[in-house]
Amino acid sequence: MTKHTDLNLIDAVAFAKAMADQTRQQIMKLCCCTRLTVSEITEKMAVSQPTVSHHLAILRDAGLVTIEPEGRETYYTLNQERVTACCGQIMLIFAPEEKVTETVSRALMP
Amino acid sequence: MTKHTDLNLIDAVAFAKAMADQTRQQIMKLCCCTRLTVSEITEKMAVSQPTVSHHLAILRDAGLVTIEPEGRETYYTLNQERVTACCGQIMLIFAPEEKVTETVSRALMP
DNA sequence: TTGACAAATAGACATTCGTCGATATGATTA
DNA sequence: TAATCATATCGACGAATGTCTATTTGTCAA
Repeated sequence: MTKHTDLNLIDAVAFAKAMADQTRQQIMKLCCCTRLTVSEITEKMAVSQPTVSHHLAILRDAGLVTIEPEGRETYYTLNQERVTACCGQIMLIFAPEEKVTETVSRALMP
Repeated sequence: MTKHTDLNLIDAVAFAKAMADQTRQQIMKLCCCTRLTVSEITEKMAVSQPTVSHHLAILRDAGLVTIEPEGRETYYTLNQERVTACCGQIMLIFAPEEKVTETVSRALMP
């Protein structure tokens, strides 16, 4: 048996880990279709500013947010394209027999 | 501000938590398009049988596997439809502006 | 240049999580 | 019935995770 690491799985695991927290999903929802600073996000949440920064770093490492520093503020935006790419890959791996997966793969393939 | 819990997020968090482990994703991949017993899964993995049972219970609680007891064996199968439903919901919540999300929502809506 | 503000980092702490070996439960077979 | 096999559960342990306060870093304004 070939003993190689499954890169597809690794990506899917990293994506799932990044999304596996309610606070992070709240942050993702907040900056979904808009640009927000860390302060603005913190205002709308029930956790401290360092905690928000911590979660944003995790989302950044997973490629799930884009970052735009502007002066002393930093704007974060959810990377929707990345979300669809990861979900599409998960569907390809774990739901290859579903019709909708076929649809998605056709829509995502360039 | 309305202080209600977001049920969509809760489902999405539960799904992500269930998928946020490499061992579990390996198990999911193994029983993706086939029925496997706990023993058969354990043989193909590098962890102990109790660990496999533990992960199968987590996947079961998330609705990601179906269970068929037969005599003293138990067959597990990945629930591909559940995977697409969860991925579709995540795309609706976190990628509402992507074209592919529109496609998926149309394909998944009954 | 000094003071104020925004964000990131460090360190501490409690909780959750993944894993194991040992054991219990339940079903088949001799 | 007794022995065996398949699976689940228990209890323990170390590692990872989420949160906080305190502090640092970097930027703007008085």
